[in-house]
Amino acid sequence: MGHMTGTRWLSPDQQRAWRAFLRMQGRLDARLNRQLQSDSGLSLADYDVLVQLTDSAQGRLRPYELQRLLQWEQSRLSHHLSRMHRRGLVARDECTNDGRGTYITLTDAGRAAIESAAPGHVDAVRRLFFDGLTGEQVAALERVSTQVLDRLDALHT
Amino acid sequence: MGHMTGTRWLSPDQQRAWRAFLRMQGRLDARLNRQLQSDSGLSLADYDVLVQLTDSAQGRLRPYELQRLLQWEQSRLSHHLSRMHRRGLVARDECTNDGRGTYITLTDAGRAAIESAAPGHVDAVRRLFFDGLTGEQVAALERVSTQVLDRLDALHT
DNA sequence: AAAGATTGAGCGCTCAATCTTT
DNA sequence: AAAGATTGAGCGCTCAATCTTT
Repeated sequence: MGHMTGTRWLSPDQQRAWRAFLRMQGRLDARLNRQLQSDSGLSLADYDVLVQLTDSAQGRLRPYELQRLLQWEQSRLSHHLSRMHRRGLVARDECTNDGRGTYITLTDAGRAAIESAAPGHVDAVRRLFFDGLTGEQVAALERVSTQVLDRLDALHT
Repeated sequence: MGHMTGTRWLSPDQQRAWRAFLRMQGRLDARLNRQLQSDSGLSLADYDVLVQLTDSAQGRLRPYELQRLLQWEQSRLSHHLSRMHRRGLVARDECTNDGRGTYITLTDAGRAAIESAAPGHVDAVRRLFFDGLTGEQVAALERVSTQVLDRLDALHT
Protein backbone atom coordinates (compact mmCIF):
# COMPACT_ATOMS: atom_id res chain seq x y z
CA MET A 1 0.00 0.00 0.00
CA GLY A 2 3.06 2.22 0.17
CA HIS A 3 2.52 3.62 -3.28
CA MET A 4 -0.50 5.67 -2.30
CA THR A 5 0.02 9.28 -1.37
CA GLY A 6 -1.71 11.86 0.79
CA THR A 7 -2.17 9.54 3.76
CA ARG A 8 0.04 9.34 6.80
CA TRP A 9 0.84 5.65 7.05
CA LEU A 10 2.12 3.96 10.14
CA SER A 11 5.85 3.97 10.80
CA PRO A 12 7.64 0.62 10.51
CA ASP A 13 7.78 0.43 14.32
CA GLN A 14 4.09 1.10 14.60
CA GLN A 15 3.28 -1.45 11.90
CA ARG A 16 5.27 -4.16 13.61
CA ALA A 17 3.75 -3.35 16.99
CA TRP A 18 0.25 -3.24 15.57
CA ARG A 19 0.50 -6.55 13.78
CA ALA A 20 2.02 -8.28 16.79
CA PHE A 21 -0.65 -6.82 19.03
CA LEU A 22 -3.54 -7.85 16.79
CA ARG A 23 -2.20 -11.32 16.34
CA MET A 24 -1.61 -11.78 20.06
CA GLN A 25 -5.11 -10.60 20.83
CA GLY A 26 -6.73 -12.94 18.35
CA ARG A 27 -4.75 -15.99 19.30
CA LEU A 28 -5.00 -15.50 23.04
CA ASP A 29 -8.72 -14.99 22.76
CA ALA A 30 -9.13 -18.12 20.63
CA ARG A 31 -7.10 -20.22 23.04
CA LEU A 32 -8.93 -19.05 26.14
CA ASN A 33 -12.26 -19.56 24.46
CA ARG A 34 -11.33 -23.07 23.39
CA GLN A 35 -10.13 -24.01 26.86
CA LEU A 36 -13.30 -22.74 28.52
CA GLN A 37 -15.58 -24.24 25.90
CA SER A 38 -14.12 -27.70 25.95
CA ASP A 39 -13.57 -27.88 29.72
CA SER A 40 -16.88 -26.48 30.83
CA GLY A 41 -19.12 -25.65 27.87
CA LEU A 42 -18.96 -21.91 28.54
CA SER A 43 -17.77 -19.12 26.26
CA LEU A 44 -15.71 -16.18 27.48
CA ALA A 45 -18.85 -14.08 27.13
CA ASP A 46 -20.90 -16.48 29.27
CA TYR A 47 -18.12 -16.35 31.83
CA ASP A 48 -18.15 -12.57 32.00
CA VAL A 49 -21.90 -12.44 32.49
CA LEU A 50 -21.79 -15.08 35.20
CA VAL A 51 -18.97 -13.30 37.04
CA GLN A 52 -20.99 -10.09 37.17
CA LEU A 53 -24.05 -11.91 38.50
CA THR A 54 -21.97 -13.77 41.08
CA ASP A 55 -20.49 -10.50 42.31
CA SER A 56 -23.85 -8.77 42.63
CA ALA A 57 -26.22 -8.67 45.56
CA GLN A 58 -28.62 -11.64 45.49
CA GLY A 59 -27.13 -12.82 42.22
CA ARG A 60 -29.41 -10.71 40.09
CA LEU A 61 -29.12 -7.61 37.92
CA ARG A 62 -31.22 -5.66 35.47
CA PRO A 63 -30.09 -5.97 31.85
CA TYR A 64 -29.16 -2.28 31.70
CA GLU A 65 -26.92 -2.73 34.75
CA LEU A 66 -25.18 -5.67 33.12
CA GLN A 67 -24.82 -3.57 30.01
CA ARG A 68 -23.03 -0.83 31.91
CA LEU A 69 -20.80 -3.26 33.78
CA LEU A 70 -19.81 -5.20 30.67
CA GLN A 71 -19.90 -2.31 28.19
CA TRP A 72 -21.72 -4.42 25.65
CA GLU A 73 -24.18 -3.32 23.01
CA GLN A 74 -27.76 -3.65 24.08
CA SER A 75 -28.77 -6.14 21.45
CA ARG A 76 -25.68 -8.23 21.92
CA LEU A 77 -26.55 -8.55 25.57
CA SER A 78 -30.17 -9.30 24.88
CA HIS A 79 -29.35 -12.06 22.39
CA HIS A 80 -26.74 -13.44 24.71
CA LEU A 81 -29.10 -13.58 27.67
CA SER A 82 -31.66 -15.38 25.52
CA ARG A 83 -29.13 -18.08 24.72
CA MET A 84 -28.01 -18.37 28.34
CA HIS A 85 -31.63 -18.57 29.41
CA ARG A 86 -32.29 -21.34 26.92
CA ARG A 87 -29.38 -23.26 28.38
CA GLY A 88 -30.62 -22.73 31.91
CA LEU A 89 -27.71 -20.59 33.13
CA VAL A 90 -29.87 -17.59 34.04
CA ALA A 91 -33.54 -16.97 34.72
CA ARG A 92 -35.66 -14.01 33.77
CA ASP A 93 -37.81 -12.71 36.61
CA GLU A 94 -40.38 -9.99 36.43
CA CYS A 95 -39.36 -6.62 37.71
CA THR A 96 -42.05 -5.45 40.11
CA ASN A 97 -41.07 -1.79 40.33
CA ASP A 98 -40.55 -1.10 36.61
CA GLY A 99 -42.91 -2.60 34.09
CA ARG A 100 -40.41 -2.21 31.20
CA GLY A 101 -37.71 -4.28 32.80
CA THR A 102 -36.75 -7.73 33.94
CA TYR A 103 -34.36 -9.18 36.46
CA ILE A 104 -31.67 -11.54 35.27
CA THR A 105 -31.02 -14.09 37.98
CA LEU A 106 -28.23 -16.59 38.41
CA THR A 107 -29.68 -20.12 38.52
CA ASP A 108 -28.20 -22.97 40.51
CA ALA A 109 -26.94 -24.41 37.24
CA GLY A 110 -25.34 -21.07 36.38
CA ARG A 111 -23.62 -20.88 39.73
CA ALA A 112 -22.41 -24.46 39.40
CA ALA A 113 -21.11 -23.74 35.89
CA ILE A 114 -19.03 -20.71 36.90
CA GLU A 115 -17.69 -22.43 39.99
CA SER A 116 -16.51 -25.41 38.04
CA ALA A 117 -15.15 -23.30 35.16
CA ALA A 118 -13.26 -20.69 37.17
CA PRO A 119 -10.20 -22.63 38.38
CA GLY A 120 -9.34 -23.94 34.91
CA HIS A 121 -9.90 -20.59 33.31
CA VAL A 122 -7.80 -18.68 35.82
CA ASP A 123 -5.11 -21.26 35.42
CA ALA A 124 -5.13 -20.83 31.65
CA VAL A 125 -4.94 -17.03 31.97
CA ARG A 126 -2.01 -17.41 34.29
CA ARG A 127 -0.16 -19.95 32.20
CA LEU A 128 -0.75 -18.40 28.81
CA PHE A 129 -0.38 -14.79 29.84
CA PHE A 130 0.84 -13.72 33.26
CA ASP A 131 3.51 -16.34 33.79
CA GLY A 132 5.38 -14.99 30.76
CA LEU A 133 5.41 -11.37 31.89
CA THR A 134 7.16 -9.36 34.57
CA GLY A 135 5.27 -7.28 37.12
CA GLU A 136 6.47 -4.17 35.36
CA GLN A 137 5.17 -5.36 32.04
CA VAL A 138 1.79 -6.08 33.58
CA ALA A 139 1.69 -2.60 35.11
CA ALA A 140 2.66 -1.04 31.79
CA LEU A 141 -0.03 -3.01 30.01
CA GLU A 142 -2.64 -1.81 32.44
CA ARG A 143 -1.59 1.80 31.89
CA VAL A 144 -1.72 1.39 28.12
CA SER A 145 -5.13 -0.27 28.34
CA THR A 146 -6.71 2.40 30.49
CA GLN A 147 -5.18 5.17 28.40
CA VAL A 148 -6.62 3.72 25.22
CA LEU A 149 -9.95 3.11 26.92
CA ASP A 150 -10.12 6.72 28.10
CA ARG A 151 -9.27 7.84 24.62
CA LEU A 152 -12.03 5.71 23.11
CA ASP A 153 -14.49 7.29 25.52
CA ALA A 154 -13.22 10.80 24.87
CA LEU A 155 -13.44 10.37 21.11
CA HIS A 156 -17.08 9.45 21.57
CA THR A 157 -18.13 7.29 18.64
CA MET B 1 -15.30 -16.28 43.59
CA GLY B 2 -12.94 -15.54 46.45
CA HIS B 3 -14.53 -18.15 48.69
CA MET B 4 -13.22 -21.10 46.72
CA THR B 5 -10.03 -22.72 47.86
CA GLY B 6 -7.21 -24.73 46.32
CA THR B 7 -6.81 -22.47 43.30
CA ARG B 8 -4.25 -19.73 42.88
CA TRP B 9 -6.36 -16.73 41.91
CA LEU B 10 -5.00 -13.64 40.25
CA SER B 11 -3.52 -10.91 42.44
CA PRO B 12 -5.50 -7.66 42.64
CA ASP B 13 -2.95 -6.05 40.30
CA GLN B 14 -3.30 -8.85 37.81
CA GLN B 15 -7.09 -8.73 38.00
CA ARG B 16 -7.18 -5.03 37.32
CA ALA B 17 -4.71 -5.32 34.46
CA TRP B 18 -6.55 -8.28 32.96
CA ARG B 19 -9.95 -6.63 33.06
CA ALA B 20 -8.64 -3.40 31.59
CA PHE B 21 -6.83 -5.31 28.88
CA LEU B 22 -9.83 -7.42 27.90
CA ARG B 23 -12.11 -4.44 27.84
CA MET B 24 -9.70 -2.37 25.77
CA GLN B 25 -9.32 -5.21 23.29
CA GLY B 26 -13.03 -5.69 22.86
CA ARG B 27 -13.88 -2.06 22.52
CA LEU B 28 -11.04 -1.16 20.20
CA ASP B 29 -11.89 -4.09 17.99
CA ALA B 30 -15.56 -3.13 17.88
CA ARG B 31 -14.74 0.47 17.01
CA LEU B 32 -12.32 -0.37 14.25
CA ASN B 33 -14.72 -2.90 12.79
CA ARG B 34 -17.55 -0.41 12.82
CA GLN B 35 -15.46 2.28 11.14
CA LEU B 36 -14.30 -0.05 8.39
CA GLN B 37 -17.71 -1.58 7.89
CA SER B 38 -19.62 1.66 7.61
CA ASP B 39 -16.99 3.52 5.59
CA SER B 40 -16.17 0.80 3.12
CA GLY B 41 -18.25 -2.31 3.70
CA LEU B 42 -15.25 -4.38 4.76
CA SER B 43 -14.64 -6.21 8.02
CA LEU B 44 -11.28 -6.27 9.77
CA ALA B 45 -10.95 -9.87 8.59
CA ASP B 46 -11.60 -8.92 4.97
CA TYR B 47 -9.02 -6.19 5.33
CA ASP B 48 -6.36 -8.59 6.60
CA VAL B 49 -6.93 -11.01 3.75
CA LEU B 50 -6.81 -8.24 1.16
CA VAL B 51 -3.59 -6.83 2.62
CA GLN B 52 -1.88 -10.20 2.32
CA LEU B 53 -3.00 -10.60 -1.27
CA THR B 54 -1.91 -7.07 -2.12
CA ASP B 55 1.52 -7.72 -0.67
CA SER B 56 2.01 -10.98 -2.56
CA ALA B 57 3.49 -11.56 -5.99
CA GLN B 58 0.81 -11.30 -8.70
CA GLY B 59 -1.85 -10.73 -6.07
CA ARG B 60 -2.52 -14.39 -5.52
CA LEU B 61 -1.88 -16.99 -2.84
CA ARG B 62 -2.81 -20.55 -2.04
CA PRO B 63 -5.23 -20.91 0.88
CA TYR B 64 -2.62 -22.72 2.97
CA GLU B 65 -0.20 -19.83 2.45
CA LEU B 66 -2.84 -17.36 3.58
CA GLN B 67 -3.48 -19.59 6.54
CA ARG B 68 0.13 -19.46 7.63
CA LEU B 69 0.39 -15.72 7.10
CA LEU B 70 -2.79 -14.94 9.00
CA GLN B 71 -2.59 -17.77 11.52
CA TRP B 72 -6.25 -18.55 11.07
CA GLU B 73 -8.00 -21.88 11.43
CA GLN B 74 -8.43 -23.67 8.17
CA SER B 75 -12.19 -23.72 8.20
CA ARG B 76 -12.43 -20.11 9.27
CA LEU B 77 -10.34 -19.15 6.28
CA SER B 78 -12.30 -21.37 3.94
CA HIS B 79 -15.64 -19.95 5.03
CA HIS B 80 -14.28 -16.45 4.89
CA LEU B 81 -12.95 -16.86 1.37
CA SER B 82 -16.34 -18.20 0.29
CA ARG B 83 -18.02 -15.06 1.53
CA MET B 84 -15.41 -12.80 -0.05
CA HIS B 85 -15.78 -14.71 -3.29
CA ARG B 86 -19.55 -14.30 -3.21
CA ARG B 87 -19.03 -10.56 -2.82
CA GLY B 88 -16.57 -10.45 -5.69
CA LEU B 89 -13.51 -9.42 -3.64
CA VAL B 90 -11.46 -12.46 -4.61
CA ALA B 91 -11.54 -15.09 -7.35
CA ARG B 92 -10.77 -18.78 -7.13
CA ASP B 93 -8.50 -20.01 -9.90
CA GLU B 94 -7.50 -23.57 -10.55
CA CYS B 95 -4.07 -24.59 -9.42
CA THR B 96 -2.35 -26.28 -12.34
CA ASN B 97 0.52 -27.89 -10.45
CA ASP B 98 -1.45 -29.34 -7.54
CA GLY B 99 -4.83 -30.90 -8.11
CA ARG B 100 -5.92 -30.52 -4.48
CA GLY B 101 -5.45 -26.78 -4.37
CA THR B 102 -6.75 -23.48 -5.67
CA TYR B 103 -5.32 -20.03 -6.13
CA ILE B 104 -7.03 -17.15 -4.39
CA THR B 105 -6.67 -14.08 -6.58
CA LEU B 106 -7.31 -10.44 -5.82
CA THR B 107 -9.99 -9.10 -8.17
CA ASP B 108 -10.13 -5.53 -9.45
CA ALA B 109 -13.04 -4.96 -7.08
CA GLY B 110 -10.96 -6.35 -4.22
CA ARG B 111 -8.06 -4.08 -5.05
CA ALA B 112 -10.36 -1.09 -5.31
CA ALA B 113 -11.95 -1.96 -1.97
CA ILE B 114 -8.69 -2.16 -0.05
CA GLU B 115 -7.33 0.98 -1.68
CA SER B 116 -10.37 2.99 -0.74
CA ALA B 117 -10.58 1.51 2.75
CA ALA B 118 -6.95 1.81 3.77
CA PRO B 119 -6.59 5.55 4.44
CA GLY B 120 -9.63 5.71 6.69
CA HIS B 121 -8.65 2.59 8.54
CA VAL B 122 -5.07 3.68 9.13
CA ASP B 123 -6.36 7.02 10.29
CA ALA B 124 -8.68 5.33 12.79
CA VAL B 125 -5.87 3.13 14.11
CA ARG B 126 -3.73 6.19 14.55
CA ARG B 127 -6.40 8.31 16.20
CA LEU B 128 -7.84 5.66 18.48
CA PHE B 129 -4.62 3.97 19.41
CA PHE B 130 -1.20 5.35 18.52
CA ASP B 131 -1.88 9.03 19.08
CA GLY B 132 -2.58 8.31 22.74
CA LEU B 133 0.64 6.41 23.38
CA THR B 134 4.32 7.27 23.65
CA GLY B 135 6.95 5.57 21.52
CA GLU B 136 8.16 3.74 24.59
CA GLN B 137 4.71 2.42 25.33
CA VAL B 138 4.40 1.18 21.76
CA ALA B 139 7.75 -0.58 22.00
CA ALA B 140 6.77 -2.14 25.33
CA LEU B 141 3.50 -3.33 23.84
CA GLU B 142 5.29 -4.97 20.96
CA ARG B 143 7.60 -6.80 23.35
CA VAL B 144 4.69 -7.99 25.47
CA SER B 145 2.81 -9.13 22.38
CA THR B 146 5.67 -11.12 20.92
CA GLN B 147 6.49 -12.65 24.29
CA VAL B 148 2.93 -13.84 24.75
CA LEU B 149 2.82 -15.06 21.17
CA ASP B 150 6.00 -17.07 21.62
CA ARG B 151 4.58 -18.50 24.80
CA LEU B 152 1.36 -19.54 23.05
CA ASP B 153 3.43 -21.33 20.43
CA ALA B 154 5.67 -22.98 23.00
CA LEU B 155 2.72 -24.23 25.02
CA HIS B 156 1.46 -25.86 21.86
CA THR B 157 -2.29 -26.25 22.22
C1' DA C 1 -39.99 11.50 23.38
C1' DA C 2 -36.77 8.79 26.22
C1' DA C 3 -35.57 4.53 28.65
C1' DG C 4 -35.56 -0.37 28.88
C1' DA C 5 -35.59 -4.11 26.18
C1' DT C 6 -36.35 -7.56 22.26
C1' DT C 7 -36.30 -9.42 17.50
C1' DG C 8 -34.77 -10.90 12.74
C1' DA C 9 -31.45 -10.76 9.20
C1' DG C 10 -26.81 -11.23 7.86
C1' DC C 11 -22.44 -11.99 8.51
C1' DG C 12 -18.38 -14.18 11.59
C1' DC C 13 -16.04 -18.24 14.06
C1' DT C 14 -15.40 -23.22 15.71
C1' DC C 15 -16.00 -28.04 15.75
C1' DA C 16 -16.55 -32.33 13.60
C1' DA C 17 -17.20 -34.68 9.46
C1' DT C 18 -15.95 -35.23 4.81
C1' DC C 19 -13.71 -35.22 0.26
C1' DT C 20 -9.80 -35.46 -3.17
C1' DT C 21 -5.10 -35.67 -4.39
C1' DT C 22 -0.55 -36.73 -3.09
C1' DA D 1 -2.05 -41.91 5.80
C1' DA D 2 -1.02 -36.95 5.25
C1' DA D 3 -1.87 -32.51 2.97
C1' DG D 4 -4.99 -29.28 1.01
C1' DA D 5 -9.36 -27.89 1.30
C1' DT D 6 -14.62 -27.61 1.94
C1' DT D 7 -19.15 -28.12 4.27
C1' DG D 8 -23.03 -27.88 7.73
C1' DA D 9 -24.52 -27.02 12.27
C1' DG D 10 -24.51 -24.09 16.12
C1' DC D 11 -23.42 -20.42 18.48
C1' DG D 12 -21.66 -15.17 18.54
C1' DC D 13 -22.06 -10.06 17.16
C1' DT D 14 -24.08 -5.84 14.76
C1' DC D 15 -27.46 -3.10 12.55
C1' DA D 16 -32.00 -1.52 11.95
C1' DA D 17 -36.61 -1.96 13.22
C1' DT D 18 -39.86 -2.49 16.79
C1' DC D 19 -42.40 -2.69 21.17
C1' DT D 20 -43.88 -1.20 25.91
C1' DT D 21 -43.63 1.65 29.86
C1' DT D 22 -42.25 5.84 31.85
